[in-house]
Amino acid sequence: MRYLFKKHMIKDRLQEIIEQAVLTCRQEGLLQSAAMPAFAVEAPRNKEHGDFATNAAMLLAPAEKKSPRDIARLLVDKLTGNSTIVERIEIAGPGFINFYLQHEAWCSVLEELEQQGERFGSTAAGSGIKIQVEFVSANPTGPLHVGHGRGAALGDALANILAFAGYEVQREYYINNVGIQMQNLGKSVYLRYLQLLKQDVEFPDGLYRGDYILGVAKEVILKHGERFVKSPEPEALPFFTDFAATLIMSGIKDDLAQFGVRFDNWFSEKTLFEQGAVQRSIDELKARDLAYEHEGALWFRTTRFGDEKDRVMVKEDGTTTYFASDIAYHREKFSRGFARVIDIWGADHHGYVPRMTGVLQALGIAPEGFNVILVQMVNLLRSGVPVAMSTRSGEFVTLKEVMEEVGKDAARFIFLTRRSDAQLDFDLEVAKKQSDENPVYYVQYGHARICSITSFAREKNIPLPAFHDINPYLLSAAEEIELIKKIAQFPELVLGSAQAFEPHRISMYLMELVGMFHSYYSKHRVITDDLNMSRARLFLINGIRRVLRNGLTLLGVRAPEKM
RNA sequence: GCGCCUGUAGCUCAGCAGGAUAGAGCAACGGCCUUCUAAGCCGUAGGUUGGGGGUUCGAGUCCCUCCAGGCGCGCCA
Repeated sequence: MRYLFKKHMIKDRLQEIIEQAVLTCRQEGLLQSAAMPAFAVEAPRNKEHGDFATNAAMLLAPAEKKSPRDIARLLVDKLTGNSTIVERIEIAGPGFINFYLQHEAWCSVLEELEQQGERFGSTAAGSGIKIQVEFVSANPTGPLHVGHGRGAALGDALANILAFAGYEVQREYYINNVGIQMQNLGKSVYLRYLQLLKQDVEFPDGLYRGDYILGVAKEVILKHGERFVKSPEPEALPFFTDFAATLIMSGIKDDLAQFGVRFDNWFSEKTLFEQGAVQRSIDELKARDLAYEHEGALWFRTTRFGDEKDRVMVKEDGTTTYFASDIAYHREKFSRGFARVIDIWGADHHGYVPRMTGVLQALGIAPEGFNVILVQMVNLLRSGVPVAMSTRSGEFVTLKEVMEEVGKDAARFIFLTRRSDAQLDFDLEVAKKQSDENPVYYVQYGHARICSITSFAREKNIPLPAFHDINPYLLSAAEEIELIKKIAQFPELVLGSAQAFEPHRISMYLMELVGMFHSYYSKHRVITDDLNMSRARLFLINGIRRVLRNGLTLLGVRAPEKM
């Protein structure tokens, strides 16, 4: 268990040493200010600036009324000789303190990597914290499209990453199987059914016109024949609604499974009504004078909690709104004991955020516990020409079609290489045409390449060595040290990605790491006549492979052994 | 009109809760396979970070303002 934290050791130790130096200076009267500045210890972008750098002196400067460089000199005085891993310390630029580490400090990373294997990169940061990620949650009124795919990839990867960072994660899909849209769905299928059986009926506007509706209707005929032709409409509709929702939902589940997305819980909106949860929420709000009647409807005073206007929960006709269900649903979620609940929504729902945070405030839930990630639109293009998408008109490209056309891995990687709050252009032709140079293949190729070298070595009677079988000091080429440093960054990268809810950091990192590997590969031969060197390098590149594989797994992308 | 998101190389995007000389990949140009995978590597070129103010030792990053694009502002879901 202890080694779980060991990987942060270098950075954490520097942090401690610096704090200690500040305290010592203070005791000796060299520094006056009382507060410890929130200084950073980070790997500088430019490697000439050392392995780690801190801005501590610059942050102390204003309070001390001294120049940052003068303060840096004071600190460095107390820092030197205080650590075995530091080779030298320099003051640079406006007052940065740069640390240059001994080669030895990095070798321990390779040992940890071996010990942790597929757990390398994980931390215990979220240990004991229950967190829920609710995503996709598309209405079962039609198949998933690319926009849902983006949310699916994001939610799935985020859940993986959070779990890797130690959180106890539940993945949930909320099924909106109640309401007028469901009735429209049933009616759409019913009318198509009648049309297929040569009945002369109108198909009014506002219903679902997609081809998949026809497919559902055919399925009804297949399973139940013509028996509904003669039933009166009000009797037939509930059956059609239910049948369609079930069939479409199972299609959604299939698509998600094919996309590599898994859920722990499928939460049905209907159960909120069956168990009276919606009514209970409404009653509670009424009792607390947070609800009032106006023009025949029942309103929630969301304006009390920062919303721009109050919102209707029960309509004039007596039916409840989607919002009413959501109140009950989120109340229910938090009652399950999650410290944090993350909702991933399409950005077109952003107007909904203030009223939901208002609801949670009204329910006495701390706002930090509720996080909405808004996923911006996907502009689907084909050779630069927008592809129209609308569920009702039936003109859209489904997630399934995209997967079949460009592949699961490429699609996921494209979604996960961008921040979620920026719109995304997804050009089908580009994603396909560039398949040879697509970043996902660049990363996967690196992984396959390492596998190939490893099996080549095995043929030469050099099995994959263990850490204690190699001499890590042989890995002293500049590229090798850079690679080891890059590997060492992985755990904190995962943690940062988890805490910022930003899976794309993983993709970016993997591209950088694999780029360094490809470059290394063409400069240095791994398997040579020098057995010890071959072993050391073989160990190193397999460490890279391990990180690539762990990272790709978090993203839900395959790490192939051959390409 | 109000609100949210975005604006970085010709194109698609990064830039790690302000840090040092803004980076990749495509596209362009020039090189590299008789030895471990050329889906690769090396090099060249490409930028007033949408414009303008401000905050400070320091701004692509924070604040204000203007411009442009997207989305949202129903007793819809």
